[in-house]
Amino acid sequence: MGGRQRRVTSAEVARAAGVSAATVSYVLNDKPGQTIPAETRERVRAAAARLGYTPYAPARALARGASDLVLFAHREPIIPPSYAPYLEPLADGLRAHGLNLVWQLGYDPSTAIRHPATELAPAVVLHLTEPDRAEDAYLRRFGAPLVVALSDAPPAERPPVLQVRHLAERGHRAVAYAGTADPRLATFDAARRQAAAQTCAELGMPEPQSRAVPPDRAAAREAVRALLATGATGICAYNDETAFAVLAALADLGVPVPAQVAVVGIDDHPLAALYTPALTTVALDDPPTSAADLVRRIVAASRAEDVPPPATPPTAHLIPRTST
Amino acid sequence: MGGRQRRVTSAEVARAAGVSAATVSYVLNDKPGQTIPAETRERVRAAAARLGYTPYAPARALARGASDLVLFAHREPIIPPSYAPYLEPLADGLRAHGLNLVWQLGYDPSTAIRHPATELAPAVVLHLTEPDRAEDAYLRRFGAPLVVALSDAPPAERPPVLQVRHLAERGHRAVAYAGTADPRLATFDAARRQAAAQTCAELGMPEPQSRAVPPDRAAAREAVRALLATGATGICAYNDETAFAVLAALADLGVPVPAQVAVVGIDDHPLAALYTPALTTVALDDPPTSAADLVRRIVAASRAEDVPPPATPPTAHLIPRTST
DNA sequence: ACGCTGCGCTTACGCGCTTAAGTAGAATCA
DNA sequence: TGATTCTACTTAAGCGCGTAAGCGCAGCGT
Repeated sequence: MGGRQRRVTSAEVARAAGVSAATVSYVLNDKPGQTIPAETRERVRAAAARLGYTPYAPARALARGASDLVLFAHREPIIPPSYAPYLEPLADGLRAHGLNLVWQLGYDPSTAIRHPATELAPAVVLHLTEPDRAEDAYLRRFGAPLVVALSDAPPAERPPVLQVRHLAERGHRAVAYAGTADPRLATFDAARRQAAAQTCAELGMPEPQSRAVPPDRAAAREAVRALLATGATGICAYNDETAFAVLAALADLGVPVPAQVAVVGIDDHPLAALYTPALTTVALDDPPTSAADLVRRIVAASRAEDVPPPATPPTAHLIPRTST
Repeated sequence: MGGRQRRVTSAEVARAAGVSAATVSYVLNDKPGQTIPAETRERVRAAAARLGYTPYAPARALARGASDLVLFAHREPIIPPSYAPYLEPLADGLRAHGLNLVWQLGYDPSTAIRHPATELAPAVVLHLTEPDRAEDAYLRRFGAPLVVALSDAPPAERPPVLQVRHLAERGHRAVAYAGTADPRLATFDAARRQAAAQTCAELGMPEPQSRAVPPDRAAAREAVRALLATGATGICAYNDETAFAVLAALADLGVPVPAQVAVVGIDDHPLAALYTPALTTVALDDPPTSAADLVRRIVAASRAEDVPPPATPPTAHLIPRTST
């Protein structure tokens, strides 16, 4: 553990292989337009391997004028578990284009702006959502194009449609909306609430009442009690985590699920099937495709090309379980 | 969105301030041992601010021979939620020492080793657990000292003690251990299982039977059924997520909790209190202290000093809820 | 025999920054 | 007054790499 290694430079590899540093660079980067016989290439590669040579990132970036880093900046210290399936395809896809995904988690734009991650010169900065003022100022400091993963009008507007339709099919005539209490998700929350309301209108159902349901058992109980007082028999939750709070509240209130009230979440959280009752939820489809689209946009940005808008948002499907 | 910025260099700042690039460097880095009057300093700083100058990381790293990056490499694409409270103090503490925390998530040592994150030259590489062979080979490629956040004998060995004692206090005379089915957690799983077994022995209870309980409802049912067949009335789970699977299985088997069987988890997962029944769990204490210790070790490593061993592991306390 | 082309390299420069080693001028001291 | 010390800077040399330009040589055509 520990102990800084002495750097092996390309000059040492060159000496070992009996060529110049330029040749080493040409060989190891497979530069097109160079005529270097296989025998020499082999010699260089062998020397590099033998000495354990790894190009020194800063020097390479300095010479090239561009790095191969993609920085995913995220305000929360952890990543929402529902994004996990997107991340591996994203990292793999970027690697296929010679880009490396790196994260900055839990950044606070207000304090971090005075101490930017100066030793990082990403080719592209990635942000999950459209940044606000302070975030934008911070993210710009990296001096790289900014790519927003989720579009302004998030695909999130479709899942509520499926939630409401599903409840209607099950015979519910009055649904309520359980929103998230997290202010950072306010825009998404509003979009989903409105999508649910619109679908109710289309189906000739009364406008859904809504309440924020915090992830706290006692507070959730009050919020859900208020929701039920409106006569709702079906509850659409902002996401599965909110739905868990709703289910906890219903259990505390002694309301049988789904006999008396039905609950639908969004996300297909890993624990959704393990909850009792198992949570009916809406899963977003086709993460690999979305990841591929994101990769495409990031690669374009890294080449200073125009960043295309996100491709058609992923579709969603409902997973019926026992909570409805 | 998009559009690569033209870099503002220190030379431009120098020209604008009417000094040389060296002076700019001295001023902006507050180099001790330089005699530069306040007036000149002001001029330089003003010019830098006006032009929006940010030092170009690779050039700085190249000149200095060291970067200010700490790379936290993690095999999973997401960070266990229970570590969230550690992360902000960690990042803040490092920043106070001029170090920047950056993550590489979901790395696969077997494939990534062929494409290391070459544009990254961290001062220190951080890994949550003691790396295995492949991981170690990969992590070494960064050419930086490696710091392991969790010690070989993880603090994880204490929580099971609390689990078993709690169950014993509640009158349970036969407990079982529900392990994780995740092979990557095998070493932790073994440590916890053994700690539980030892505590049982100390309390004069029979050795706990154990089974891996996967996060799949049907499979969990079979595993838990087997566990119950041994006559156990209390179940210690590897962590809360495993405990959720156990609770789901018990619900499916129609076994009342806690009337007939009690369950204890570890981690105080955000959803532990929202599950029905609310999950009794063991929470690790004192994350800020641990983070401070980790910061100390990382800073030492970045200075190529010897890395001190982790300080005394955090202690834990039990949070009684309704599942016991 | 002479120029020409293509091969297989090498030389040399620059990327933006830090920093050791100056240096010109003013202030201080013997 | 000349020698010395400070002040307030500047000059210049890299850090390790990529890459444009160049160069000697062999082979070819005429």
